[in-house]
Amino acid sequence: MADDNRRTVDAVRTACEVLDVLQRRERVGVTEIAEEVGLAKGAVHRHLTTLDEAEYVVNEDGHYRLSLRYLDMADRVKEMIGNYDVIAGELEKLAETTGEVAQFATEEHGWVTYVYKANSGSGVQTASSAGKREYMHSTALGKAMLAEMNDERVTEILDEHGTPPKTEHTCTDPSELQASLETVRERGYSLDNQENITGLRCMGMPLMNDEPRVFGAVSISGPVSRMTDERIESELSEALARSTNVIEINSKFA
Amino acid sequence: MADDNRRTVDAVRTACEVLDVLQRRERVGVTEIAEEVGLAKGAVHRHLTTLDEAEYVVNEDGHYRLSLRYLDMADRVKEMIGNYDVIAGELEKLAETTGEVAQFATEEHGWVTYVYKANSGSGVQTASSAGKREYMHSTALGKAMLAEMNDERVTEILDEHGTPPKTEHTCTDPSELQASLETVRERGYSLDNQENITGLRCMGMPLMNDEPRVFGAVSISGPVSRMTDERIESELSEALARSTNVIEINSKFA
DNA sequence: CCGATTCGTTCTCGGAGAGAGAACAGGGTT
DNA sequence: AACCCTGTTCTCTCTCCGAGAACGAATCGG
Repeated sequence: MADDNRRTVDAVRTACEVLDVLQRRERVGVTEIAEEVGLAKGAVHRHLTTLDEAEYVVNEDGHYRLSLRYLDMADRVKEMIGNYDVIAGELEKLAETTGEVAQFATEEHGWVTYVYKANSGSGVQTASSAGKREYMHSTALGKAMLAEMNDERVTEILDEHGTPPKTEHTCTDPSELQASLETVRERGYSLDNQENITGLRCMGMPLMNDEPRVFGAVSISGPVSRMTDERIESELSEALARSTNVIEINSKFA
Repeated sequence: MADDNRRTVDAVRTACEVLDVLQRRERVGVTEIAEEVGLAKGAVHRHLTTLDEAEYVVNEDGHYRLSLRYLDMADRVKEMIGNYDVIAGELEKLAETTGEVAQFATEEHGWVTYVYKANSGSGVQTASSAGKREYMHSTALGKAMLAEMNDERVTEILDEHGTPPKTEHTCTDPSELQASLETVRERGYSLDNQENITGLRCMGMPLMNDEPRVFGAVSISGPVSRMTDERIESELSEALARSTNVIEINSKFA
């Protein structure tokens, strides 16, 4: 805390921690928050009144909760993605033709950040995982993006968040992981063999803009039984390539 | 600014202003933000680095934007509403049977805050207005909720945000407005006769929990041509009453 | 190819304001 | 009625936030 507090605003940092608590627990009191962030009750109270006046939180007879303004903010964020509708449409098509789950994600702060999920069968987005974060080393989406980043950034990410074993198949060795990215580049897609969730096999492809820089990735995932090598190498890789291509062309990113 | 800066955290307030800018403009530079909030460039930079580390904003080669984390936060907020699915389902039904637009909103910080909008015809939520805010004095939803609040709170709200004329039909006189709320209470629903948007007529009903306290309102809106007095008094008020009833029963609010 | 401009980032320093902790106020409960 | 919880306010000291200037890296135009 003493190392780089001259480069950041301490009060803002704690305000963010307060918001973090409000995300986990809904309708929390001052005392509880104060305990959780390890601050004086009075100090937390000032933070909350400030956030209340700024309309980021709401005070309901003493207890606090996140404001509904975040619904609006989420819409703004979606608009920022630019070609959100193109991506959504393409993923739905992808999910329907393959009969598997198709997803789009971006890298943020060294995490795979899910943005859109299309389930086969229904056109509706079930159990919306938008905004959820996951490790990069254990997912096809993550490895697809890592493969297109420079080595420094890759190592930076890997040792910022570590490479914990999500399942018994997770590759936890950074250098081995690093090496496997070469294969991904040659082949054009990444694979996740039950490395993040047992029973789930997943393939991912990076999305590039004209810089060229990776701005996200698309994946197809399904149970190991259906995701055979043969199917991945022909049908699925072709479908995935076609979709990423459409998205890249319509991309106004950066 | 000097009056109550002892009750709020100044640094947090400015951080919120920075976030406000990021909502209006996407991908902004430090200098531009600094000008907009009227702060030194260096100071804004510190705020942004702090928000970046807290993962609330993202730094893309110098320029900043909101993080995708807000997508997740929006989901949390929806979960907090508790009976979101019940409300959504009921509104869709309401929209379908009446052929008009049905909406649900809550009061926050003295604003009508839209949460769910159901369009007739399609089951999809078009042009999602979730989280958007509107004046209370000029909308049926707002007046429905005001009618169930105590007088002090009503006057507080009315002179906090004022009662500007949104159209030529808007009632801009606080005491006149206050008086009209009595009619709303007797009748059971509020009316907006092109007071917020010209050509749009709207009726609203408050939602009460068992305290009893108002926790939101439901509205039906459509063009003046279709929203006749006769239809409002019979068909629509009945449909609305039935829907609010269902929502109130399934309400786990407070 | 190079000077000038403009950006983001870092530095330094003084004055303001954030946080610790105690005191206050109000509601429930025993 | 005395207690024990809340949330809220107060006071004071030492920290740390913000103004402003300086730095370094890009971009642009001649």
